[in-house]
Amino acid sequence: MRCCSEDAATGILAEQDMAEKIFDKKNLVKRSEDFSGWYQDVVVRSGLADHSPVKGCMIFKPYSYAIWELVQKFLDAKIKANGVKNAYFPMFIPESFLQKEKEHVKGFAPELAVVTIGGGKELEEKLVVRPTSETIMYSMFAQWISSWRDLPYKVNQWCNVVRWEKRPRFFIRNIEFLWQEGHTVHATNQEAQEQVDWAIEQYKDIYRNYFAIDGIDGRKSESEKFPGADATYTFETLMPSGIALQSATSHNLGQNFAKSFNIEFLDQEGKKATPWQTSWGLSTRSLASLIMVHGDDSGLVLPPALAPIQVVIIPIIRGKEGDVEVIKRAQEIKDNDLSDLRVELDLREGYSVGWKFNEWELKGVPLRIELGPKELEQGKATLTRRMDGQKISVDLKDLKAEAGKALADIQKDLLQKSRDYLAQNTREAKDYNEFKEIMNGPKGFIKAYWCEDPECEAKIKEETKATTRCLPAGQEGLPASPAEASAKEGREKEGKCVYCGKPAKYQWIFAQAY
RNA sequence: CGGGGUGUAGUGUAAUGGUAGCACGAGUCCUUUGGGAGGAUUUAGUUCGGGUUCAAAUCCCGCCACCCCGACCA
Repeated sequence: MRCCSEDAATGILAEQDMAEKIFDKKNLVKRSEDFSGWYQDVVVRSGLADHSPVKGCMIFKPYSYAIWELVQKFLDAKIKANGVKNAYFPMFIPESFLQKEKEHVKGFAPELAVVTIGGGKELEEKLVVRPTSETIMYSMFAQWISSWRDLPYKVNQWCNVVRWEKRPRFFIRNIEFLWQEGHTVHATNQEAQEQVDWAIEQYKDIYRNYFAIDGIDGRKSESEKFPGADATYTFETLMPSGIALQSATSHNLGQNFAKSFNIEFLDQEGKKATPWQTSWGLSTRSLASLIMVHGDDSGLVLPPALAPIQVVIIPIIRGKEGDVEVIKRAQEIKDNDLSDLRVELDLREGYSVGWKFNEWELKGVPLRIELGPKELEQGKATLTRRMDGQKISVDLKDLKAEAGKALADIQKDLLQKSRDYLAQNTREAKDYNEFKEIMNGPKGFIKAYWCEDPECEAKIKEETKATTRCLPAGQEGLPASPAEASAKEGREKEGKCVYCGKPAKYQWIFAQAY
């Protein structure tokens, strides 16, 4: 049975007061006061990750790796369902390979790690540690693809890549990170574009339905696109700091790499043709948005779909007769009623109940079940939602259904919360003054007309820190999602560039980016 | 990579040139356990490398790491 709304409301209030009091003891940096400090603190304190002895590298402790494994599980299924096969290519790439695509090498040269010595001997050709695998893969594609019958060719790999970033930040920017990179080769540009769109759709689905985070997808500007691509598509999410995070990308590589790497095939008419390529990726950076978007002053708040522990059962043990019964019952609940869920039963002795509550809150477990002698007498258990502290008293016989329902509700409510935040923090700037006011104030996403002159883009960045995030999908006849549909509504056919006042075709999304 | 800052026990802090201290944590034992329990007891530290000085956590130089700002970036 669900609490009536009044009780639920006071319950939430009481819970918040409690969180305030406990906060000092926890000594966690306050999210509301110092967002960046909170982020670093919560990542370490919740057991997600730690610094490594090597600057710029981070350690994914089991708790964050478990989340990544869940992301892998769900995304990998989607990738395979599309006919993409997993493979693994070497992490070392001959330096000359990167030189082959002019834009590509220009984009990645400053952040490469290079191996010059192997087996104690100076190497004849230096080896680059992959920053991304286009070049090594495509050198092989050139050998493997010769006929239209070989197309489309689709592979994906889950791996690590290295980019020598100067300013590391947990999950957001590390010199080594984990990701999946999908690479496909097609006979036509249209087919390649369909693959590019497909990838973005998968990422949107993963973010919305698993991460419970909404965002805006669209096309990158010329200056923001992937080096070597014809066009880059992105899914951009907004952090509570009002700063955007590029959360996944999908590139239409055109024929640029195919030409550089001599990938050719004979078409159905027996003529030599150059294929069209795509690449697309989602990295462990995604965990940063998961932490930032949902967390609060008490720690992490994980959505059920990606929580390594979905339910924690805390038996109230008092060192008296009756404990045995409580523990026995709690174990039964874990093994039988909730056997389909990821459940932790906290039987540790020597920790008070309050201590356990706080620890599991810090770790962001979505649902807590309290089971004590009082409840057991009445045949009930208390469920508590991490996201808002709402308590639900349920009959033990209904526990399986109620826990499942509560988790589904939490997943849904978190996404709604993210949607509301996105809607409230996507603002339209009619002129440059408005634009600057927003950037000096709440930040967030700004919709504004832009003439697509890179100079205006650069000036805006220089003066406000805001960069173009994307041209939202839907404006160029691409599939529209709810967020973009609302962006599209009320849009006049044309406008004037927010910076220079010249005619502008589209409203772009601007924001400061991580 | 440029500018600024920080670095003392596992963590947080004190000691401004003169005895390295406190709290939390961790270990052991006892009593507790419905929102971070109490007692007893044990434990551990000046980032690293140079220099100045009778004497350095403290002053100087350098390395490394971390944080903030900038450029770069998934």
